[in-house]
Amino acid sequence: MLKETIQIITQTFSPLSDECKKELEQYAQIQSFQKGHQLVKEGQFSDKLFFIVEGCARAYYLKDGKNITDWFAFEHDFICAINSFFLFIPSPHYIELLEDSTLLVVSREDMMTLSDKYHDFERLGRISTTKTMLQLQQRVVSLQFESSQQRYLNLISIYPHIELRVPLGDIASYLGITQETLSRIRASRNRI
Amino acid sequence: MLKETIQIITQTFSPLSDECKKELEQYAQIQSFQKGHQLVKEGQFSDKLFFIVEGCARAYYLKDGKNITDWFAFEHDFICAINSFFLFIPSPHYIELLEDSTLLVVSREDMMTLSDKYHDFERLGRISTTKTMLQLQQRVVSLQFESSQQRYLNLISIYPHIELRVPLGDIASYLGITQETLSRIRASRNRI
DNA sequence: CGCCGAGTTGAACTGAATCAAGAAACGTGG
DNA sequence: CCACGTTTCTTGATTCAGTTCAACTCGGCG
Repeated sequence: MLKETIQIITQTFSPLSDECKKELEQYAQIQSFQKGHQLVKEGQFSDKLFFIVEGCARAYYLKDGKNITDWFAFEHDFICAINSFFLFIPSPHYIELLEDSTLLVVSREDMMTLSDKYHDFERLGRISTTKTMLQLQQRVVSLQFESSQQRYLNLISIYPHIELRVPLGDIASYLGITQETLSRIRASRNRI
Repeated sequence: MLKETIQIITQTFSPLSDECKKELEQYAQIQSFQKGHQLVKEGQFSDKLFFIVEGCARAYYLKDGKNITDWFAFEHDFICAINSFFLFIPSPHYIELLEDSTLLVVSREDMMTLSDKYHDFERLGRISTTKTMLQLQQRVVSLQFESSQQRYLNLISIYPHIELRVPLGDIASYLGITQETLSRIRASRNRI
């Protein structure tokens, strides 16, 4: 499973030499957890990068006691406590599993070692970061001046099955709206 | 000026070997333009990355005839037509100079050559992309559930002098609000 | 069965948009 | 250096999308 997963990663992002792949196999681990498990809690220093083999997860933070989803990850997506991982600070985010999931886990330290040693791996990092940057840029555009309905339609065009896998309230906060508003948007769509 | 600028870049992001620096000097150019000059227009394929030596610029797009700022760049920031540059598609963005400016310009092709040849340069790319990703993530959080006043305060804490250099309407659309609302926020602050 | 979390619906409220008008600042040419 | 038009900014009145608060429905499950 580890080898297959690394294969998927290299195919999706950028190829790695056999040598580099072999070394990555040494460092990476496959782990499974149940739905509801918290991979990261607020305040922790998290130095782990997760790649979803099977299942899904979300990153969220608390604002005025409310639970705000910041990021979803499904099969073949990366997820990490972005601020903690890259800035070495306590995480403002929680990361929790929305389903029983299987993950590939690598530590920042091991990634740094691989990045130093292999130009290949550095490139994989650059390319996956670039993809994430482009996704975030799209989200900014969406949050800037689209109506909540447009943002919702956007999201389900990117993740058509998200409603079957993720609670309504989590989707709502990701879109920057309340659960009630999302429920009404959905209702008005079903009427058409 | 070229050498000094490259020096600034390596100090800000990640060091480069002398050899790599020398080759970058071959490819990069310093160019100056007047305020109002459009570096990129909507629909163009833009394969240039710009680094602001002196001056400032903004990226914007048109939505329903309205002008929406997506990105500001000041001294020592990068700016490019992000979608066109990374996805090889016609740019939805314009990029215009807000002041008379001096820029360092590199083409994507030359950057690819350097990335292939120098591990150093690949790393510089990864690190600068990571910084941009983190900035965008902060902006998403800001747009998701902060009030327009909080977003404004955020912005001026990051760029204290932005109001002296950038028209109000451009700042407003960057924050996802109208010019009128921003004017009122400012007025209410001055009253306190 | 009754509880519980997730989703829905309703009514009142509010922050920000819109529309409209005017004031201030800015640049350009006489 | 002033007069002019243009762009930028402010202020007011009205409207509207989305929030808030509260009650209710539904399906699952001990």
